[in-house]
Amino acid sequence: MEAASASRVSALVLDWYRRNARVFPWRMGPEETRVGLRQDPYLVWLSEIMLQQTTTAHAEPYFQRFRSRWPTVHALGRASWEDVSSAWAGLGYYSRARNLAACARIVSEVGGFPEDFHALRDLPGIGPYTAAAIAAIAFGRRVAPVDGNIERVVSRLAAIGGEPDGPGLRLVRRRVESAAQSLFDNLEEGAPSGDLAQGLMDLGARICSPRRPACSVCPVAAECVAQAQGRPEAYPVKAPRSLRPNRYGAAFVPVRPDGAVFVVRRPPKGLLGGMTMPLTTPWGDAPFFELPEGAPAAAWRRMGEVSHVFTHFALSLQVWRADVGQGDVLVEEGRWVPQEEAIVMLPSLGRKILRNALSADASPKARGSL
DNA sequence: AATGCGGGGGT
DNA sequence: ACCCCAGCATT
Repeated sequence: MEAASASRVSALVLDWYRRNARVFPWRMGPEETRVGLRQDPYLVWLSEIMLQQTTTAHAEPYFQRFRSRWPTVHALGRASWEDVSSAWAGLGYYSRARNLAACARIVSEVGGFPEDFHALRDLPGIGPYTAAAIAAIAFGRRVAPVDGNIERVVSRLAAIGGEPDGPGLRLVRRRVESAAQSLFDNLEEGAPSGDLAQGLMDLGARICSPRRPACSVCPVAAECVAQAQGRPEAYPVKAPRSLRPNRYGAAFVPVRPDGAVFVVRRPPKGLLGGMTMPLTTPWGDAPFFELPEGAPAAAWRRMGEVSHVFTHFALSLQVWRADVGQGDVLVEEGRWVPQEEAIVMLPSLGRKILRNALSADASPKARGSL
């Protein structure tokens, strides 16, 4: 983007943001940044990790709980994986929780967050976007954090990637990043970099939306090439999406007379890595109806079926329950947990399984076919 | 450069 | 049914 245009856009977005900023618990308002205040890097980091591919509404209650339970990076650095994974359960992308804990330990050890983009980028769970966001918002560095919002805003402003038979996605992405960076390079002297970043994100979230952008009320519509073309929704260009296959499996929920349920810890990497879950079979490509091989010896009753959609496949699980004796041992690795504790520490799929297994009316009728 | 990785809400 | 969301790590 040309310097003159970039300079106008930066100023307009900043002005718009000062009157229209969204309010979030992790954010410092524009009236505060105006007098030179900056948000706590720990809270910026914590929120940015939670917000990776996650809506603000979904992340917000998690952020509040983490902040009150672990007010500093040092407190979080001392937390057990048991506690962190339980607090993260339901938020998804659980490698984030593992990296969060690892990053907190490192940062606590060295005494605080580095202020440099590259040093931030080298920490676990912090990629180019998050490093730039922390550098800009917490430390005032003039580096562009190109998230989905800013990619959309900038690609429309400069009409990058719209031409049919144009450059590949890789090059398009580089052009978008370059244009975004030019907005920060041409930001007025002394203006808060973090406010420009958050202003561009708010603009993308509230005005420059994916489907029906509200160009009539957009503060930078006059600078927007896509708007001039009359087809803002044509940007940004997206890679074609692959289809989502169905997979099938079974889950086993042993229940003790005292009401405790049996759960296991999943392997540290991969799907739901490191999370507590009910026992399940591996999943396969075809549905089945009988009790699968590998179920621990017990009097299993088939309850219902739960469905869950992951990023790259859809899963449906038959749920089996067995009411076992108080002293029975099922498999070596695993433990008994009271139902009400289990339900909060499990990821969403685990909660669905548990709810189904424990539902009062799960009975013969729930044994329907697939 | 492609793939794996959650979950929920909007349309 | 499809889209998208303050993306990152691994291959």
